[in-house]
Amino acid sequence: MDRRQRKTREAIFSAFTELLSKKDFNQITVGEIIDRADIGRATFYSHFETKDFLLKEFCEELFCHIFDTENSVQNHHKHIFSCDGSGSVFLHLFQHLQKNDNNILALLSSQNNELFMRYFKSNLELLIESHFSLFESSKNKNMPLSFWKNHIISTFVETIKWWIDNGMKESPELITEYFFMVV
Amino acid sequence: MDRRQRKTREAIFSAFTELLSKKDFNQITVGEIIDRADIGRATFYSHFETKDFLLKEFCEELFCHIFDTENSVQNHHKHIFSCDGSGSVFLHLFQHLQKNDNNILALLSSQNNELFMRYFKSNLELLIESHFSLFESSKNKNMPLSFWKNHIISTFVETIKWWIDNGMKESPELITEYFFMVV
DNA sequence: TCGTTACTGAACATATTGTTCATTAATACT
DNA sequence: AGTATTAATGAACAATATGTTCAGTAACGA
Repeated sequence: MDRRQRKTREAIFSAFTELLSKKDFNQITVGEIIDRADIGRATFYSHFETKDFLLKEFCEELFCHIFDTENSVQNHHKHIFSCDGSGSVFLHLFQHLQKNDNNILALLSSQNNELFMRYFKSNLELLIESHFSLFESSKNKNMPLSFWKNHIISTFVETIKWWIDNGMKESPELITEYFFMVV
Repeated sequence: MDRRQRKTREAIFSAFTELLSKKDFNQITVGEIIDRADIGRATFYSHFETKDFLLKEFCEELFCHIFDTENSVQNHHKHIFSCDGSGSVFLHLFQHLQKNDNNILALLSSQNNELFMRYFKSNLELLIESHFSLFESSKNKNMPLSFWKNHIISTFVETIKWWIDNGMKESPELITEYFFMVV
């Protein structure tokens, strides 16, 4: 990839992230993005068909980053099958979120975007599906699997939202406890 | 209220409902609303400051309708304290939704709007709070009340969404069962 | 060095928003 | 029934946002 392209793309993503932390996606204009990224209007449109495509690609890169490291073999062994009894993929995700790389909290907080949520949930589903035992809970006996899956994912997302909206005062460990109390 | 005002307001609400069942709130323009409602542009703005205020008032009227009848004294006695064992406020809501008065399903389905969701959840909270016993569950002992409340409401909303997205093939009774299995 | 590719910036058509105002028509009140 | 009030109209308006076009310039890779 041409260095110029890369730089432009990064400038756009960076400007977009900053703006997302300040206001809702729908309130953000292309004009604001290119001003902040300091690029020409035509340049923006040569990279992204519309603002929605920008969000789409932004989500893809972001989740690729988060869920790939999360799902990699090392982390798999280190966190999911850890023997201290409290380790779990959920705890690890809560810990990751607390760091707030990439301003992901702004996107996850309840103000924000539906498309983003869909991406987040579908990535979460892929991640959780690789730990199939979760879906073989006794609770699963008398209800459709998709209902049960949806329930776990939604509860996880809502737990995150509650955590954020309440100032993230609790430790990731405590949040994980709360999560497992209701799931 | 002047009959002309009432008619205009109804025409706007009706056009808005039709459009909401076809596309996302953000995609709807004032132009489309006034075309479909067959009113002048200035008329629209004399009724609603912006499109967002329209949504706000629309939600208020809609939820007032649903939750008021739900929470009225008669229904209170009839459904919540019914003695057949299966009756509950949740079942009644699922039944109400199945009828799809006011195209509420389009609004609740996962495509749609955040503001709407906030209204729905906050009304739900008020309704559920009046049945305080729900919040005195044994599950509540070791976690914040607000977390528990949020969990019940979110699970209810996600159950509805799952139901809609899966074609509403299940009966309200069965959905209520699923709901109580995970809550 | 040279051919290719990306960025520029300015201009452009189009669409949407929200306002204004003089005119017309329906309504409420007595 | 007559009158004062209130609402709707539609056309025009400025302001803002979108997405496109294109010729010129600069950076890139080989």
